[in-house]
Amino acid sequence: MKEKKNDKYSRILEAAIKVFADQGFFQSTISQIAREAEVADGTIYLYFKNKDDILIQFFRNKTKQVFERFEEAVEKGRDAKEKLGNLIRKHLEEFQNDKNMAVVYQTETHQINRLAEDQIKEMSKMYLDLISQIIDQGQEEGSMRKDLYMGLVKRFIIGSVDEVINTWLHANGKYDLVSMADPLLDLLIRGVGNLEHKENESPSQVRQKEN
Amino acid sequence: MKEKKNDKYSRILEAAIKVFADQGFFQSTISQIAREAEVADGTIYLYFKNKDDILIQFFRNKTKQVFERFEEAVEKGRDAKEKLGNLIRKHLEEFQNDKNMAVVYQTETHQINRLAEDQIKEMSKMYLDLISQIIDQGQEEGSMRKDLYMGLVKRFIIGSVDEVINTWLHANGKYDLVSMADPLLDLLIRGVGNLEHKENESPSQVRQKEN
DNA sequence: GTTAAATGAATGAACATTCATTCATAAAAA
DNA sequence: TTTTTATGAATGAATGTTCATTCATTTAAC
Repeated sequence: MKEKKNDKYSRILEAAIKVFADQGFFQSTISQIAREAEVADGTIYLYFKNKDDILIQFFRNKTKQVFERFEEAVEKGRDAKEKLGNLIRKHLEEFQNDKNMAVVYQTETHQINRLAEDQIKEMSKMYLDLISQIIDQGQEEGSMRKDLYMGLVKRFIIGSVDEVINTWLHANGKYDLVSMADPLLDLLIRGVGNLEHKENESPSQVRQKEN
Repeated sequence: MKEKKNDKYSRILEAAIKVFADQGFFQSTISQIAREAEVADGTIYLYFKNKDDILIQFFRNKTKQVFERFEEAVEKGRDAKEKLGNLIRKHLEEFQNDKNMAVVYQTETHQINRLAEDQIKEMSKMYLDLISQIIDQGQEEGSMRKDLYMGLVKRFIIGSVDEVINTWLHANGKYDLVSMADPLLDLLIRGVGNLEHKENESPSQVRQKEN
């Protein structure tokens, strides 16, 4: 009984996510979702208050679960670098394994007036706290710079992970997303700069090239 | 005569951007835009084919102009680091100076089925090419690492700039966005890692903590 | 047989777009 | 110069369509 009820709830939610991913939330209709879930239009209102509520439930249940798995992944790392790597790898993994979720997540979180504002804020805080912890540990270990502005570091990390996912989505998921994890981690840790380079050598070197 | 015509076109476009920024594209109505622009509903159709066309014109005219100014800013830098700094600073500057544009831009570019797909792709390419050039120059100068995967470096840079802007927008533009440019540039060049740190010291340090 | 779940046609509100009409200005005629 | 005619920008009420949501009825479960 409860099983079956839950089954229909999930079926509708999954169908909605697929339709939202394909068409965008506002262009999706209840009829389309009902057809995709193979239920009648009215049935949807037995499980969800209204259309907005479907999106809110998506963030409250589905996405939040995914984010909780990020915590587990981080815990398995020993030093800060390993933890950051685990976080990024898990993030890419989960999003690669559920492309519809990834599309809806990326789209809706980048809106300004977000329907699921509270849920999104909560998840965002979860993620930001994970990063804080990791950076703190890295600084204690000595593996990470002490002169970091934490607020910015968080954006720096989230932003680049997000963009890697977006690019993959816009390429229709045609390559392996998870393989980006290690090169990205390397960039985050070491940056694009060359250590051996001394600031004031460059202008003359450039001039040499012109000869 | 032509002045006046152009004036009304701009007035409608600006009004639309404001309404889109406040409510999102699909929740905005022609009537709201007309009211904001102080014209009749029908007048809008003398200047734009339909609602979608307003968004397309926004990207075709307004946003594209902004991106062209990025090129000028980059040219003014001498070495690669200066150029990357100029790009980021200009980007933050322009978006800070036109918050409505920033909101619409950030929102629409993160959609999957984008109404202004062609325009967005064109701008994206412009930006990516700028970054390529800068990195190439940095590698020639010796100021940037040679072992960089260019496709990823682009995401790394765009993504973190984007996220810094998004965070600022979600904080209602309550602080100075441009002041983020230099710290962000530093992170992109040097990363979060500590140079002095030797990889294999850390595990024992961590274990010590457990005692 | 009673209760709960599911259905899908019906409802009505919202909204993009159209178009007949107005009106200020410009060109032509006097 | 004054009067008449033509133009086309601007208007906003009317239209037609698209949905979200409801609810009377049917079907299934126990």
